[in-house]
Amino acid sequence: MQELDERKRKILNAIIRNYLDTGEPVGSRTISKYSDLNLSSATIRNEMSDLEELGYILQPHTSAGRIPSDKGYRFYVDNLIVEKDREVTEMKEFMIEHTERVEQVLQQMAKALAANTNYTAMITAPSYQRNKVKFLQLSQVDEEQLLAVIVTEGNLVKNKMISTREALDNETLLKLNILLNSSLNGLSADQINLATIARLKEQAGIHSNIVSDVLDALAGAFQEDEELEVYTSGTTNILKYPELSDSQKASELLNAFEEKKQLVSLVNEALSSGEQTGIQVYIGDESPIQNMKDCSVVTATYQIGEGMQGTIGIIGPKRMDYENVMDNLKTLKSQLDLVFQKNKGE
Amino acid sequence: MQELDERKRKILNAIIRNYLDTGEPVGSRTISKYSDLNLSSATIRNEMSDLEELGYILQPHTSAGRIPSDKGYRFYVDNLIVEKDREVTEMKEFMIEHTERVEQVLQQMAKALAANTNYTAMITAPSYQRNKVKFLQLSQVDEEQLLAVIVTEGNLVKNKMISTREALDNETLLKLNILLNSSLNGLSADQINLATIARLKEQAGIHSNIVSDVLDALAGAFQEDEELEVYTSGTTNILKYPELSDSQKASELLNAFEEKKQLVSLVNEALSSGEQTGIQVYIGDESPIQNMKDCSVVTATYQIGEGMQGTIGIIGPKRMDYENVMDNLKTLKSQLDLVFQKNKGE
DNA sequence: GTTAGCACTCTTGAAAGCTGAGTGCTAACA
DNA sequence: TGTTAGCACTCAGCTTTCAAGAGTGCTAAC
Repeated sequence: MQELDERKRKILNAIIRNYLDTGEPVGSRTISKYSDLNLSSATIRNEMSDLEELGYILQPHTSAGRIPSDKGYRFYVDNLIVEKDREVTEMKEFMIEHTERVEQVLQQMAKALAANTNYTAMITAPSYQRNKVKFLQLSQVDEEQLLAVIVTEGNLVKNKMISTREALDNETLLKLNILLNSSLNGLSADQINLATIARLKEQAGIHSNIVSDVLDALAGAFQEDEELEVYTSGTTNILKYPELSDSQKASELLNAFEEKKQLVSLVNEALSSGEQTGIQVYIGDESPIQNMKDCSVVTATYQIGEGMQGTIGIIGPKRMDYENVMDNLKTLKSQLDLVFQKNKGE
Repeated sequence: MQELDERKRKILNAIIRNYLDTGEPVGSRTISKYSDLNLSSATIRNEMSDLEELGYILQPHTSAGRIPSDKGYRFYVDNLIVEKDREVTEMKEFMIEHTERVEQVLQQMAKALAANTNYTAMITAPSYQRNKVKFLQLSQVDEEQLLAVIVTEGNLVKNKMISTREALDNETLLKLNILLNSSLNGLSADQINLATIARLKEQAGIHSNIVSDVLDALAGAFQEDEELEVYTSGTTNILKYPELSDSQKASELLNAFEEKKQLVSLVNEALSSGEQTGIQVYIGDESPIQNMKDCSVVTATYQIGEGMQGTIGIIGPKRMDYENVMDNLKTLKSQLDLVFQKNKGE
């Protein structure tokens, strides 16, 4: 049995769509004229009264129109949006030649997304944790400094300086390089366990302390960035929506965007949520970030084979254009998959 | 001869200090009570009338108190601030152990600065342009990809992937590495001219196209980032100051912060301005960025020997606490000098 | 079940009035 | 001649009032 009959659904749909457009409470008369139901405003009023009782819409104050409640939005997102199977288009012009520079691609993407939707876009670099090491090299930069360079499957490059007590001779360096490469190649960060490390150290002999340093550096390189690598764009777009732009809320939100750490919880939530291929919608209080209780957040997860994945998110007012946003995310997601696929070098 | 006698200076000083505190126009009566001049409000009024005529202060509207004009601020900054010779203190707690990760140090610094001052802080990575190449290495990552790693004097590391048609054998690679290192070592980006390039290519023989690629990559690496490497923090602090927080202005400013490109002109201005060791103050219209005509910007330039330098900036309302800001910048500047000095490896 | 009509409520914006802070001017004072 | 007291005047900003408009709920008729 359905809680809402056909007519109620139509009316709810009309209310929400109208509210998405205008941001103003919508009255019975508007619906009566706007929709194709051919009902008088009085009838609509009765239905609206029912819908309110059921919790789908609410009145900001007596004798104002109605606005959708969180439950209303939820119903809309789940049931009323027509899935468009839009082909991958647009945004192609934003695709970049220099796919080597991951940060730039991502920043660019975020920008395009923000511009396209008029909301705030965020996008995280693919998680390195599960990414596999493909190439590793130690070089003597000067007397007291080694440089470790690590290249992973997706052609992501990390580097780290290591201070040493004294310079190593060429031969030792070569040996270490071979050792490291042969031992670590193909492993992901969370696959490098104590056993591997012990074996590695043993083989390194008197240079085991250097191996230690390298591993530390490696762990550090993988981890340190994890926090920072969130790209945002269009943060100021929220100022365009009166319901978010009062000093108090705007400030909190913008802060959350600046302190990218806060966004990480969003990402984690998205990554851990069951349906990994799909698109996640958080309405109001559903969001894992408290500051965003007046917003809606839509996230998508993109993948680069082998469990390496990142998150794209759009943050906007609750009355965001969910259809458009979800569409955009979907196409971007597939594009990202493509880019990294191609880049993966086959 | 001085335009302002002692008493006028004192009064102007009192007006400005008061206004910095409150942000409200300040009246004659306030000054009469507040200052140690022991003059009646009427006398102050006469003096204020003079000061207004001279252009140091102005009335937002008849029968409001006076506020400082840009000229007033300028006079204040140039003449009325007492230079404190504060020793390098505070902020030390913010100094970081992992000095290898430049971005993090800078980001951290910006954060500390913003927190300390309650304004917006920006800080740029040292300019790579004049930085000298110290170490350079090509590695074969897989069949079709070379990785170029470049380390500069300040131990800043850049890397770039280069696609090749086919893999190079070890010997060739070694030769190329030696060639590149011996040719480019000690040169800064703007010292690598056509002659150098021609010579290099000649020596590379049949692999001249790879040299081309490397040089392109090198130029790219130096340049591409130039745009991005501006770190900001406390952008939302501007919302704390009513004179900047109305939707229109706030939006423009925040945009400027997000589009870090705009900030580059600020940096360039600061770098090119004559007095390189000192601190630069731009009041209102003096700022090179149009959007910031309602703000003041204070910048400092830090150096890492050999002409390599970066910029720190604070952006706030015109009524910012110049003394505190300049102080902060001064200490930070010296700290940065220290950090990079130490890191330079001697 | 649907519609028309009506009384009622409540936001919003404009207009009007009041208040307080601050000024400029004049006249008295040292 | 410089300083002060006093007074009338101005004006931003707050508060109050008022009218208009939008929307609702209810009742009665279709």
